[in-house]
Amino acid sequence: MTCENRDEDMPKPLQLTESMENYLEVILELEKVNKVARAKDIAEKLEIKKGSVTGGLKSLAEKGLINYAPYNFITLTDKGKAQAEEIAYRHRVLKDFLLNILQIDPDTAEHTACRMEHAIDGKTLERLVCFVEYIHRCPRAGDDWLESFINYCRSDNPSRKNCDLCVEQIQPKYRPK
Amino acid sequence: MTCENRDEDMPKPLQLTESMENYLEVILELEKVNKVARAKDIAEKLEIKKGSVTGGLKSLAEKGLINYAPYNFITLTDKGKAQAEEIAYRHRVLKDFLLNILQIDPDTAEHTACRMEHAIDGKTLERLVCFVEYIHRCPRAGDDWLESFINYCRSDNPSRKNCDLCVEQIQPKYRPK
DNA sequence: GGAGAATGTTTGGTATTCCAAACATTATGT
DNA sequence: ACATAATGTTTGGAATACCAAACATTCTCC
Repeated sequence: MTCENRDEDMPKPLQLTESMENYLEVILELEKVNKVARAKDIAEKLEIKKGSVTGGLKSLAEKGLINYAPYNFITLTDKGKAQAEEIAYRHRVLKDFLLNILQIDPDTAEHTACRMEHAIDGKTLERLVCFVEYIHRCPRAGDDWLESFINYCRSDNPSRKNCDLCVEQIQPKYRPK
Repeated sequence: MTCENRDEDMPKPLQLTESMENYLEVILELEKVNKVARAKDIAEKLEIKKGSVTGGLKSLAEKGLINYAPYNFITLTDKGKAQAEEIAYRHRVLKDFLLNILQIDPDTAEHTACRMEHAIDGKTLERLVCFVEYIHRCPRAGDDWLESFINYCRSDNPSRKNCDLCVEQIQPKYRPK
């Protein structure tokens, strides 16, 4: 064996396209509800035609991400499930941030999370998780601070007139009971 | 004229692909530095081959976004410039959030902003702008609060032991001078 | 069991986006 | 001015990702 074969059995980094990530995500969802996924439901969820799904499934099967045989049910392999869970996690984190921190409406939050989940990297995601946690835990932030944020957003000419009251409320909050 | 022509002269919503948005963005950058953009520099910035650029430029010219004639310099039309500025704005907002709020390293922040800028919608972007502004302005947040966030991130077992000190510092900060 | 409905696949086609490499034009330096 | 370097374009080809519509299989219910 020569050095030409050196990276033959390397498990290549598995850089999935946005499309493939979306397939995995809905297959995971469908598996949770129905045990198995069906082409028709995948097509519906992805809002594409059923004819297109077959091609996508073949591609996923080639990558070892799903168990697929024509006319059979579709299930994720362990590898595919790990990937799908990863994507679903990114989705949850982003949606949580959009919904509960930025307080975007549920529909927009869902759709935006769906698009951003393919663009965010691991480092940024974990920092975002940490940031959301920090906001909820830090006595200087928290739910009332988030409520004030929305008032701040609504006011055309943002004033600080509520700051007095707001800052005074921090001390009692920090000494619970 | 029948109703069949009803949307003939509608200025269609101009939904640009990620690729087209990237072209516009670098053309704007190059224009700022060199007055005009050149295919070679576009290729370099986008990390694609120069042969691919010609196709992209033709597509942008067809959409009325750039002034383009073979072997000539490239400039943005007013329409193209407006679009490019819009994209550059999304980029700046996202990078600012990643860099100064989440405190991601500059390289990752740049690359992630580059990918996320195509996924974020206008509503979410404006809310993010507002959020960043709120953090900087609210006496309960601010730069020292962001510093504490990074300490919070670093601690393996996040404790609240710094909260006392931190909360006490809010009052003086709120009464400047 | 078999007809018809539901579901899945195949085929041929389109659009986008890129590459390599051959070719064309323009710019530069002596 | 003109050879050569630098830059830009064209061509043919590949990969992805989708559609429409014809075709195949499976399921359901009488």
